[in-house]
Amino acid sequence: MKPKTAAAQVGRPRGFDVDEALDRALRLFWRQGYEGTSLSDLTEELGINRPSLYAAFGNKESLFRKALDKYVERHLVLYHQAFALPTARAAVEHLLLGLADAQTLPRGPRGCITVQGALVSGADAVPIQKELAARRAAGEKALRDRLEQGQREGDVPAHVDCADLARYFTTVTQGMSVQAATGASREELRRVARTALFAWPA
Amino acid sequence: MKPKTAAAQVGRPRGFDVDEALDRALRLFWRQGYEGTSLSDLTEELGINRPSLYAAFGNKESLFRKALDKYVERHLVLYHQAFALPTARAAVEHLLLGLADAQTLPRGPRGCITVQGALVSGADAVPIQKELAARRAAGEKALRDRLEQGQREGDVPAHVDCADLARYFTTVTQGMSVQAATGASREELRRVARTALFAWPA
DNA sequence: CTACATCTATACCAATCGGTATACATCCTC
DNA sequence: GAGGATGTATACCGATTGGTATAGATGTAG
Repeated sequence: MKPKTAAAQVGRPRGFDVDEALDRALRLFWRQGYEGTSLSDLTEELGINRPSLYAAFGNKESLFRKALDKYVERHLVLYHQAFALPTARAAVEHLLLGLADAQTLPRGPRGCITVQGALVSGADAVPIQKELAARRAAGEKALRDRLEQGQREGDVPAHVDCADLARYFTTVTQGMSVQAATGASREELRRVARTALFAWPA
Repeated sequence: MKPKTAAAQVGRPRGFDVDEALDRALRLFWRQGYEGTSLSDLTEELGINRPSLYAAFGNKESLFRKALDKYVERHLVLYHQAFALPTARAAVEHLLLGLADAQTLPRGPRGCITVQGALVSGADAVPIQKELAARRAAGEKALRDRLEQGQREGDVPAHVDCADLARYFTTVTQGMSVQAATGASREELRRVARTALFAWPA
């Protein structure tokens, strides 16, 4: 077995780091949304020209999806950390505070790209719009599963509707994304998260 | 003083209802966002052609602002209703449930246009983006004022930070707007609102 | 009916959109 | 070094963007 990528050893080597370029694309889409980011924006920000971009990532939509994958993959760590905590309540607390931090990174765009990316759009971006909606729904579903686990384990009251509770906390995190875009600070977002936790069922 | 518009009685009369056209524009911007709505979308939806649109409303940005004004004006009714209730708690409950309804109108776009319109954007739409952020902030400020009134009147505990509480409930309503875009039903949004109210300070 | 003011319709504008053909540069294999 | 594979750079593509000039249609005022 060859050391790294066995193929692609023939021909002129790529003049840029694909992973770093994808990171830059992610941040641009995150900050300006899918429709608000043009190919010219991208090539300028990535420091490469159009044909290189298309050869490496396919078209704009495909590039966005790759960047989104990277974003989601990073957030999975937080979700796994949170859901591994002993109680559902602790999981939600960890998740909300962690998201407050993630949405106010010092040198990162504000909010969550699944909200900012394309909440609504013209006809062209409908596939992206739906993709993001599906990702948001997946996050809500994962939280619901963890709440139901807590219910089975007895740390969530039996009378609670876990779908409703998951939707509530998901709504708060999504609202935090809007607040981040409006300019709310990390500490303000964390206070929102803590206030939201007061609604935890008795 | 002349009865109504003294001018504009000379020349060919306008062939469309300005107010109805503005309504249609509002719904389109609401559904597709500012950047996602093109002039061709608008002229097709309004049933008028470009020069008529420009003569009546100015450019795209100006049209959006006029539509936004109309939207906000309508929502003021709900805010006034809510804030006139005897307690701050009742005001918030009325507001949240009212917004749940407003964001799931049977034949209307989902969510709130101040969130869907342009949460993020490319460089062109930055003025609109800021305008919408300012409107959201204004709504939060109005709620904060009502909470502080409640505090003075004794129905909100003295230890409560009204700015924090207003930010929390505003965050919930904004999250509801994202949920509406994701496909949440009116009843689901109302349950979110009621769950959020459990965080009301003791 | 004439004169004039306003609105409407078509056709157009430069700029930008996402995407690509073509030519050239740069690397590895032999 | 020669051959071939790959990446990069420029320049371009048709379509669409927001916005407008121009000419014709339709009304009121006199």
